[in-house]
Amino acid sequence: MQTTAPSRRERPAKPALTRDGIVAAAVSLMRQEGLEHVTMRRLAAELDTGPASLYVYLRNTAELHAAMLDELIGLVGLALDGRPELWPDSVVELLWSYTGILIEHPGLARSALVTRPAGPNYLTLVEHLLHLLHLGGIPDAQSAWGIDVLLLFATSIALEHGTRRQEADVKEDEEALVDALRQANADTYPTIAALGDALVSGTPQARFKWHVRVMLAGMALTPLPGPEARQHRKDLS
Amino acid sequence: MQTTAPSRRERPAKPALTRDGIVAAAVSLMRQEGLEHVTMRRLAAELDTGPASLYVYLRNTAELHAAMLDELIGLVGLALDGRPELWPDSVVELLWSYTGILIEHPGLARSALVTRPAGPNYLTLVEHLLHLLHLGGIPDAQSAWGIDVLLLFATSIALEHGTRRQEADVKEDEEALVDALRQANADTYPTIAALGDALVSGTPQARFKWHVRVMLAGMALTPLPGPEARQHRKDLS
DNA sequence: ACCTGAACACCGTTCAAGT
DNA sequence: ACCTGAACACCGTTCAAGT
Repeated sequence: MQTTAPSRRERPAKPALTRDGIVAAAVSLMRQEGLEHVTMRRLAAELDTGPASLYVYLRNTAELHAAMLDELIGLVGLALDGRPELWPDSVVELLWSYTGILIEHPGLARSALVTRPAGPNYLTLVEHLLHLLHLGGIPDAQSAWGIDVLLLFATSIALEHGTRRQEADVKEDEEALVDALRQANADTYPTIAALGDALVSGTPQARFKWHVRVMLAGMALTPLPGPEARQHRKDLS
Repeated sequence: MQTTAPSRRERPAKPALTRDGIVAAAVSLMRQEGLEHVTMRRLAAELDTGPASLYVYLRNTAELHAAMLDELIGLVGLALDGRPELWPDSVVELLWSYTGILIEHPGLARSALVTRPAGPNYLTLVEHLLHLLHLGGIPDAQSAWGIDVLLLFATSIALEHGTRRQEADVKEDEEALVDALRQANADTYPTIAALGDALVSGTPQARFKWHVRVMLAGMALTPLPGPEARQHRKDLS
């Protein structure tokens, strides 16, 4: 009888820890149970180790989330549409699919707001967007500043929209605002009262599309301030 | 010797709990130690009681944060400038001071993104903004949809900017992105490489101001979609 | 080197029991 | 009614000690 390490066969061979393996396990756990269950402790348990082991590969939870997000971005289709004249629609589409990923995982949207993503897949997305703006004839300098709002908008819409959907109290919450707006005393809040339902009309998608078009239209025709305001961030406060 | 409840004099008379008192104590604790220390447990300890007591007045932490934010908004100066022709500057100023509050307390910005503020002071702010847009000749329907992006932008800039400032790893983080952008291989990311430093130029204020003007310009000239897209949110998905 | 058990210092929320 | 002690079910991160 051979005695070659039978203990190693009792379980389905615990794979060696690697950064990629950890991130993949995290994404898979998130798919099954939601990001709120992807804690360092839980993830470690899933990988059959203690929480401290993860810190060999990841500095903290923020770094884990950033890595997870970049992996998800890699899955979104970034194919450019063949018809350059439809560039505004392509921008809307690209941002909407990015938002879609984040809406499914609002916790990652929160991370993306706080820690700027800088993974390879995120850079590819930025590259595509800039390319589209360039096609659209938006001056390069204005694109450079404008890309920020577009991505910030996509991220925060996802955070807002996504977090709400999963919370139970949301309906009450939403209704509280709608009620507050409707009941707004016409003396105290005349403009709000005058606008009424217009403030809350429209589907999320219709609003999203309009908002992106607003930004594109504004970007195209708003020149940057003088060079003294354009100095590098580090030179000023 | 009188025996009128001497035990009540040993401490500086514990005040009765009220919702307003709790919120005021929370704001004061936040001023002293930052929002991250305003936990239900810690706040209860400050008020000389157990955590369960707070749940008599507040449903959860989200409700506490919303109440704290509305209190802070009440402190910002919302005086309208006398010169209506300067309305775009007034909008920038109003949003910038709102952002300022949130930058000091990024945790509240996060709450405001997730739970729409609906307090009286927030409504006053919205009223002022709508009034300015009306003065500026922006069609009412477009203001009604546009106000959302303006406030969302102000909130998310604060969240982004504020959270970063207080984190220690931020410099590395920021540099990681800047480096990633600069080192971006010109073959893989030609447009990013071509724009280079323009992507990260400018002070936060200069960028903020430009971004707001972009939105105002876009809002003024982008008509809403047809009425079928404007139905009330509840009627669709 | 690489890995990890155990500890440190906390959380939000609920509920049964008190006054 | 209003209030609360104690419990439930967790966290992220560090560090000394192991292999």
